[in-house]
Amino acid sequence: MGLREVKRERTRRLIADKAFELFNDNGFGRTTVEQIAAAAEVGPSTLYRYFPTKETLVLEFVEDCLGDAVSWFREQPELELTAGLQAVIERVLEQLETNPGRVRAVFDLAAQTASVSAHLNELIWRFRTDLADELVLRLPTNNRADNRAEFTSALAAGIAMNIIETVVRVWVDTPDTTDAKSLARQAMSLLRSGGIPLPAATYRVSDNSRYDS
Amino acid sequence: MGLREVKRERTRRLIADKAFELFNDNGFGRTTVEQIAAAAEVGPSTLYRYFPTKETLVLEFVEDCLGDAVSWFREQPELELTAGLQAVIERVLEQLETNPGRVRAVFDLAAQTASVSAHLNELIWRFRTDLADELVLRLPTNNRADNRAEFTSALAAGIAMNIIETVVRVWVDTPDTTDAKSLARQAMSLLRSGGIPLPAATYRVSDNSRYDS
DNA sequence: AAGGATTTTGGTAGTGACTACCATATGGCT
DNA sequence: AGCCATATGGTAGTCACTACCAAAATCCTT
Repeated sequence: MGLREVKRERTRRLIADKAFELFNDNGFGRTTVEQIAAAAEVGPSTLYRYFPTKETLVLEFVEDCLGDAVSWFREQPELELTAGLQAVIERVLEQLETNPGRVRAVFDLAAQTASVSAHLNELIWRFRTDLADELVLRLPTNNRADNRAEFTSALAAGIAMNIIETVVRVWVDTPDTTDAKSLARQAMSLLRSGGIPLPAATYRVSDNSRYDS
Repeated sequence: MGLREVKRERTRRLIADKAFELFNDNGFGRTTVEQIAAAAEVGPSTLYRYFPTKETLVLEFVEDCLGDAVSWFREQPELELTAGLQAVIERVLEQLETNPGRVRAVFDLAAQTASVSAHLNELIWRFRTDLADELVLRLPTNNRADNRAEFTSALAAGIAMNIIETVVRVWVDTPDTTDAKSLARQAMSLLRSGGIPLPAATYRVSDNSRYDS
């Protein structure tokens, strides 16, 4: 690795760190990118070359955690489905736990800034579709022409993402008393044992109380 | 209702319709709010009074569908949990089906414009938290001091939202051959019968023959 | 119908995120 | 040293969005 890439990583990290400082001190909305650029002692153009939007300054770490887990999963094609899903969930949680403070800050900013929340949800959605794309390859190809496999994969990926999200939201609120992975396993057990109320598949909703508007 | 409110509704709808026209013709990114305001023959200030962001021009219909379903659910406190979840899911789908073209257009725009996708995901997330808040009131209050009820509610609401989202994404792709509600019931059956691979709570490898279809 | 109170509107003047572009500076290589 | 590729900083501009104000439209009372 040459000097060039070293400097690139250094400035990238410098910018992100200064941004977090300013966001935490003054709030996301009351911090301008020019202030961040000035604090990191780079020009605004340079900042935009590293971080195309203001939100990516906040969310890059989470994005990397999710992306790493997906590409790791891609490299384990022999992994059985249920074990694979658990492994992905736990891998994401492990990655996030490498920097609890930043995760906490991200969720704090998301809670108070709509655009950050929106981009966070966007990341989560991308993770889910990527995971679903990978899952569908591991389902037995059905001989019928319908897209049952994609449907099943989407639901399964959604449940996995749902577990991650729910666990993380608990974890960021009580980081000291919560073990993310064991909480995730509780969620899995609850799901498998029927401890979560699922929508009823059998119709006959109470006396057909009309839904019209 | 006075003349004032009539005119208000008329201009609101006029603006939204003109916006959809322009978005579909020229794309979201290549349409400015001033163009929309000019097409609807109002000033830009007026447009911003009705729609605080450009994205709300696109997403208001979906937001209303989700919001209506939640407030309807809130008014049915006697509804049993599993039946209630099904009812909420089906109510959202019914609402969306009142305007399939617009739903399709929304998802098309979301697919090609990141900011629209982000705001859509934000709406979905709000729906899920609102639903979870309502579910927790219907769970038996546990005698323990932990937050098991909130945890369970979050997971259940996430699964419901997941079903809706997955069904809608299939439905908008093939609106003619898909019946949203029956597809949702298929999803519920799959979930209840173990047809969806769930993450394993233990690392024990299980048979995957159940996932054949 | 006439008046004033209230709401709605359109315009002005901004701020700030983000883009396209170009000249300059810097690290990598022969 | 000298050439090439890349990184940087600055300029000028677009556009979403805000704060604010004066004028128009609607309403409500007498």
